[in-house]
Amino acid sequence: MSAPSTPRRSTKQRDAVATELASEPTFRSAQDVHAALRASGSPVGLATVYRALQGMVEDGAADALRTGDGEVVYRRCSQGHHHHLVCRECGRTVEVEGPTVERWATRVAEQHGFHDVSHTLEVFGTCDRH
Amino acid sequence: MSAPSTPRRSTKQRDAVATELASEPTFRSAQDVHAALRASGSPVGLATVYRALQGMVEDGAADALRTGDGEVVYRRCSQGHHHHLVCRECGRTVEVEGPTVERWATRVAEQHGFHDVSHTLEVFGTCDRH
DNA sequence: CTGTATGCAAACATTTTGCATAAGC
DNA sequence: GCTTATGCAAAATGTTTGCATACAG
Repeated sequence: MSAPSTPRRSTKQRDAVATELASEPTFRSAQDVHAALRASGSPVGLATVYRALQGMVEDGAADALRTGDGEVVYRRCSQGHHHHLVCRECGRTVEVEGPTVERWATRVAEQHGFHDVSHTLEVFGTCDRH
Repeated sequence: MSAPSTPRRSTKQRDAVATELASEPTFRSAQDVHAALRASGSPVGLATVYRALQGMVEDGAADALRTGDGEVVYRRCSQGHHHHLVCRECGRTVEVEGPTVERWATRVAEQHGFHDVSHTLEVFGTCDRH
């Protein structure tokens, strides 16, 4: 179910995207990553950046989430289930775990007769540099 | 800060949108609401539906959230802070409160030096009719 | 060599906006 | 009557796709 059905092929562009994404600990849009790559002399196509990022998400190498404006932003991510604490000023992101929340979500859902429970949770705030 | 800077004017179209939204306890896209209104004989413009729904969100009369495909879906909502338990089969929605989660989010955020904390949380599952 | 990956531009879907007209108060 | 709301169509936005070519294995 989570095995890459398409065995990725390693290319200059994919590496560039992966490296660029790893270089910043914040969530960034595909367009941002594309611009950064261009700026640093890698003439990668925008569509390629989108495809590379989607591939990374499928492989669990990156996390995607949608901003309030409907942009999808990506971040290199550790494996496993976790949530994000994102600074709304600078975009700095901290990965957090919430066993409490996991349990709460499951329990509440089951009380209402729901099964196969999953959830999305993002915490926003202003970090201490602001 | 949350006072409507633009004092809404009551019109046939806004009422129609509000009524239509209230008629179903599930999240629906602006396009769905628009189609439903057309079907029931209210020739409302799509842009008007968007504007009406946005107004309702501003006034706290509706809740908006983004689907996985990047569509914004709306639902008539009770006031106050709460979360949603959404059936991924039929879209049925239950409003839930989570004091536990609120506390957890605030605490974790503060531990990392964040303030002015807010969060988004949606729980998905399959309800007992499926 | 065979088959993915890339790049470009065109296609797409959703949402927003400009402007003339209609309607609320 | 003054001002906000509506409707239409056009523009904007962010993302995806078709197809010919380049490159990895």
